[in-house]
Amino acid sequence: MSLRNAVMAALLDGESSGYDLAKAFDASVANFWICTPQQLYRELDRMEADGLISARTVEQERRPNKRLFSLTERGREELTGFTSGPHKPTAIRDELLVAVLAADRGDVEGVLASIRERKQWAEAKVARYERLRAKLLDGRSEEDFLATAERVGPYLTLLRGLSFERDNVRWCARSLTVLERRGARLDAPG
Amino acid sequence: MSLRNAVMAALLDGESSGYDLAKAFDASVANFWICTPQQLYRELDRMEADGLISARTVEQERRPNKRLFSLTERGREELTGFTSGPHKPTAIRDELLVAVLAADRGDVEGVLASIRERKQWAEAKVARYERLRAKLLDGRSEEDFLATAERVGPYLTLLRGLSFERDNVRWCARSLTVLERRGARLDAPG
DNA sequence: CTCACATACTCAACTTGTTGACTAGGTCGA
DNA sequence: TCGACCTAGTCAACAAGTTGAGTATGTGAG
Repeated sequence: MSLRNAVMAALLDGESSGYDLAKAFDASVANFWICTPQQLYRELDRMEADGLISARTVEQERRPNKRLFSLTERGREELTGFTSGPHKPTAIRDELLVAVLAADRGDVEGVLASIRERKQWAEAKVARYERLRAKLLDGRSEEDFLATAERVGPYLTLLRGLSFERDNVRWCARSLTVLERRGARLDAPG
Repeated sequence: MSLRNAVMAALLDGESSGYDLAKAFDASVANFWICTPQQLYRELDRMEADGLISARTVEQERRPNKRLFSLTERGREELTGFTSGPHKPTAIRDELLVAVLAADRGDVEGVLASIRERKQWAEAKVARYERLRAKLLDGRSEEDFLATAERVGPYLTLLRGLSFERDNVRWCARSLTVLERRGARLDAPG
């Protein structure tokens, strides 16, 4: 049920269409919760049926109509209830790690290529999160921001996404070193 | 389909029963892929039907019979094919982060309690991974291990799990500081 | 003038993952 | 000898997540 809660958390910033939510998810919530647009639309329908959000249709010229969703009082209550916990711990669930686990008995070169690709991807993510962070801080020091901002939740979750990707970069680099050195030794043993 | 591949990777160590796999998953693969026993048994049945693994039933006295699964040649090929990639990147998917995102408009005390609990949980995980690491190294230095071990995949994935949980601990500590300080200020503003 | 891309969705089918209950004997401590 | 936990699973139902296609219009680049 956490997609529901993630959507409600995203709607704390104000009303939004499904389409915009999908993009917003991509830009901020995606640090820690990803979903496809289809999943979103389906969930939004259910949430409306459950009275957690309400929709108003906005007619547009030269564009398809859109439905703007906003949190209802019930939605706010549900969300507060959710924040009270408890929350199950999670683990990383990553195909690449499965591949690395099996690398010694698989296609080592292929795994190396995948790690290199992932490293680049993670570096791009880090850069992106850094930009988002700068945007949130908006010139203020972190200390200043934390003291004055209305909400710190989005900042804290951004930090988690940031350090996760930094960690990915470090681990990729380390694994590359280990697997490359090993490959070299296996090619020319002794 | 990654559960399949995770199972095959686990079977690289030799044949195992569903029950033992469930425990092994809990002990090592769980760093990066979790699943319930039910999911495992279902997947094992399908994999057998698909010819990726073969089973032999072992009759036991004083214990229920068990079925030992081992990789077939086809399974090995599939796994090697999988290691060649590509592998989709993942994001953290964590309820606690959803709660932190909404913390400012929710039950801050509840969120703080959840973070404290998570921190302890992550610290326990770190301790456990450290023990697993010491066991893998078995007295050797890391350098020595990486040079001589038959497989390094399990070690590299363990490192990833370890640094993930360390990162969790750090982030929890940081978030607690921020949210507690903030709570104190809101209680006694000015 | 065409082609790709953006807006703003809907529908359907499928695969994965979760939850809870059930079977049935064995072991171990208080 | 009672209750809790271990071994080694099975079955069913449901919730969540993925994939691919389809609809309809508008804008901007080459």
